[in-house]
Amino acid sequence: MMIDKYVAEAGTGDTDVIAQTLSMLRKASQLGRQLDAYFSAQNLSQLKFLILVVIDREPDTDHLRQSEVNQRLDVSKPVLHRTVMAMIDAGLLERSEDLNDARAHKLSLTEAGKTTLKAILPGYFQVISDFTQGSE
Amino acid sequence: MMIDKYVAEAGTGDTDVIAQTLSMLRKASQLGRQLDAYFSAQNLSQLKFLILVVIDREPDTDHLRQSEVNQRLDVSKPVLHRTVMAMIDAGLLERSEDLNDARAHKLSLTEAGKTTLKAILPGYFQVISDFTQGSE
DNA sequence: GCTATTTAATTATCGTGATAACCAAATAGG
DNA sequence: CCTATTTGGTTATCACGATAATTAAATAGC
Repeated sequence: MMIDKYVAEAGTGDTDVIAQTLSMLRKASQLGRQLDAYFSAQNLSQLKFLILVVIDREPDTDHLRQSEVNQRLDVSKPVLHRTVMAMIDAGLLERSEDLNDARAHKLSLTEAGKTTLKAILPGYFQVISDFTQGSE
Repeated sequence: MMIDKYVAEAGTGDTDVIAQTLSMLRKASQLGRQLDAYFSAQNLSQLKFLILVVIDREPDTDHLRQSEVNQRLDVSKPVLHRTVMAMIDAGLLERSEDLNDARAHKLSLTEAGKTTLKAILPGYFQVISDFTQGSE
């Protein structure tokens, strides 16, 4: 984009840094779109993928409460709620009661969720790897 | 995020590149949010800002057709349409007839649009510059 | 010159992010 | 203990991105 042309006029001094940062922003947005495309071809999204990942990676247990997922993922509570619900409907996650807190639920991956996660990981890294190759 | 832990298991070889790219994605998304916050505090958005920029930067004229803005900006036609309408309502842009093509309109910045653009640029670069400083 | 295609803009609908406001359960503090 | 606050989850609403389909004007190709 042509924003770069303004940089020279900005007079903040660090014009190179700004130009680099803008270029970084553009690259990230391109890659983000490619990842979105990859995930949506599998009926997933970046967020759904990350939800599978954080629950799966949890060291000592196979489940997390929604609020714990929330702490790990930097997404708003309503969005997480909506997405978790969709994933339960899609059979990727299941909820069970939390005996220590009647308000909470425990979220865990179903077999389908585990299978999906395993299936999606290689392509995910491939997209990233191809992207960095492509834009040398 | 903890995706990085998967990288070592991926076995694609270029684990460093992937880790760097993931880190880049995270940074870009943080910066994007800071820019969104900056713009929304001025009743703008990244897209509205870019629309002002591309029309203002046009070398030989002070206006562009919507389709020309579209070619320059990598945003869908409906989103551009909606956003342009909002900017017209907000008094930042004005439309006039295109004598060469009855379907098209010419979009140009109002005085308020020009003022807004000038006012917003320094802070924009400041946000970027602060961000790159902050995350050394 | 008339039909066929392309192009500019628009509408309708959806996906996915956010905030604000809310309920119910849990916890804290007097 | 009993009220006050915090916390987990949910609902309602909005912002802003997308695609598909539509209309009307312009252009192309017989």
